[in-house]
Amino acid sequence: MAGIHEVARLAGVSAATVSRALSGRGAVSAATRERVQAAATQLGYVVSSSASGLATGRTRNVGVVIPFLNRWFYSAVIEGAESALLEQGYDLTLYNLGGSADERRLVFEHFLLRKRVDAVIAISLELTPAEVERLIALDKPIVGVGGPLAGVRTLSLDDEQLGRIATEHLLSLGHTAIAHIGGDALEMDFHLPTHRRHGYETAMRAAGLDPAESRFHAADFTIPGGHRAATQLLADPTARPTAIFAASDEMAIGAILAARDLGLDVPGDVSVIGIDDHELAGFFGLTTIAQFPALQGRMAVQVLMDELHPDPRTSRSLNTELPHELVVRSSTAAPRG
Amino acid sequence: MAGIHEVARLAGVSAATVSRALSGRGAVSAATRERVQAAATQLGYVVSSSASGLATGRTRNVGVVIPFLNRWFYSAVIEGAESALLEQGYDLTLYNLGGSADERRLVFEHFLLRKRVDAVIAISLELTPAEVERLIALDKPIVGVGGPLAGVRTLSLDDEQLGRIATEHLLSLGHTAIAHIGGDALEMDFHLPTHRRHGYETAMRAAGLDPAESRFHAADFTIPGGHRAATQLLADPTARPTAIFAASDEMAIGAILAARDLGLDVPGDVSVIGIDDHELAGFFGLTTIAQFPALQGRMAVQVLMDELHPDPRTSRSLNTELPHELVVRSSTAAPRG
DNA sequence: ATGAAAGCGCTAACAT
DNA sequence: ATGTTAGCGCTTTCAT
Repeated sequence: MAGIHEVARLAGVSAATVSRALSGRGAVSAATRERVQAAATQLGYVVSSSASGLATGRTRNVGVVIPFLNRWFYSAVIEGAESALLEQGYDLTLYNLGGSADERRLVFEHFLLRKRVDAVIAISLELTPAEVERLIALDKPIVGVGGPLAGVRTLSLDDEQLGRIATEHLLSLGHTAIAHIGGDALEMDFHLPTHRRHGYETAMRAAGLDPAESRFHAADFTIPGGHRAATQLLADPTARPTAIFAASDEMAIGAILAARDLGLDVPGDVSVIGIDDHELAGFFGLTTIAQFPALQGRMAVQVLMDELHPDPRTSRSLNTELPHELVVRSSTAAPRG
Repeated sequence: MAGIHEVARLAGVSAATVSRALSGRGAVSAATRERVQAAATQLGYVVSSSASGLATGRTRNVGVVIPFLNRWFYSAVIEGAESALLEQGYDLTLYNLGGSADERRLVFEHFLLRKRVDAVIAISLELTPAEVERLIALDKPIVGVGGPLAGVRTLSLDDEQLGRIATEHLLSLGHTAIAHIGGDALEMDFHLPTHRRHGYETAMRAAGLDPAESRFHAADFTIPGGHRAATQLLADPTARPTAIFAASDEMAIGAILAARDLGLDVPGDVSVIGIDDHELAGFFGLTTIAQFPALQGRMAVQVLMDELHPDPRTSRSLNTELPHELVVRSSTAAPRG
């Protein structure tokens, strides 16, 4: 556990010069820099984050706040963010809001305030006004991914457009009896499911079709939830839709399994489309709209780095549109007959 | 961003007293403590982790090192650890080794060394000797979950026993043609799959049965991998096993889906048992051996806290056995007459 | 280009 | 029980 002074002694310079040589800040001759670097390597010296953080006010650590961890989407975003942060020399400290309300309060009133992080990435969060206030009071860069955070830079999908694209894909195949499995607006964060549903309804109406209430079913974004919802939608043979648009791939997979359980062929009897490009989408042959969560994590870090080390030449729009892509596999086809 | 001195002034005491009152270390009269706490709350004061860390050498932060993030098991362990750490006032900084070899090297040679963490939890890691050395050189408590980390406190399952229990469950139902889907020893960390396979073989031999090579198939612990392996095992009707023991639930689910694709009934034609109690196990009616990953995360934190604040009365065994539990659902039954 | 010295905000030993 | 004081290890003026 060598300190800066030992490196200085070994390199025959002062601690100040070691600091400059290693951080790249301040002028150091090439020869000195090399000697210092050699000494640091030899001693296995790594700067203490506490000492450096205290002296500079910068910690080289980013807080990532998420509503759950145990969902494919969130871990993929974190994976992308972690890897991008590592490249920039930053650590990632994780705050999971999935626990009790008490835990949640503590995160905002204590953990995020102790100057451990230089910035925070908030993923898919619906924050209370008090929480937003806390974040703003931090006076640190914040970027929101997928959430409608007022006044901070965000990355988001146009969820209404996604709903439209998915529905239009089914319409273009000739489907007219199209059902939708959406989210329970009360359960999910911010109105993402609502937006997707609006997109579905808009596309239906534009095609002269009625997005009937009976063709909608809410679920919880999981495979079992999608299975239950699809079973309801498909159970009545006289009113069976020929296609289902599910607001997430997990629900869409549940729908595929439900169809199979009912003896229906996908896509022969019923087409299914989801949103996500979940890691299992390929396995189930699921047509979907990919949303690249790992890339979202990387992009969030990029925006953050831009806030942390502003480049005056860069334009900095408040919201960045995230990419998506229709991926057609084998779960959608023209309706029979 | 109030500092300790402002709190001291408002409470009419010295900074040292504020520190004592807020940290609980050192004697402070009840009245003073209350005044200090009120002042701190009023000013929204939270101790700076850098300053406190520099002064004490303790950061109240734990590093968690994992091989991947994007798997159900790991995110569940992290979730448990995060919540337990939060309760103890600790942050969790995440190091994902899933990226490039370069990233991995950086984690051990740079990130973990900068004194940002008081301790590390290593989950399911097979470390190189050099990496272990780095960890030891940190001179900080380390606890390993599920990995064979020499010289550090670990939590582990008896994987051979798990393999035996799963196989014995199938044997007790009357199965004799039992296949096994295990891991690829080269791909997976430490010989967990090998241990489970040994347990299977031991149980088979104890029942006077031959665990034939043709009844084994390696896979990658995923649903698609299990599907492929099971398809191979079940495809030949003349040599079809009546039961499959998969070393993970995801592979077991793949096997159930493969059986369905082949027109086989589960458990009528083939019984399937896994290990994990994956979140989807209930949905698929999968019989399994539960291993409670979130609890594992919590237990790891408990062991760590015991290392950080040793209680002389506690016995401290080097390895703690993790709990498991056979959960019988509908994917296993006696073989057809 | 380099060194000396002050100070980042807190804690802990010592003194009272 | 509380205050005073000396660091913790680094960075950053300010000199030279």
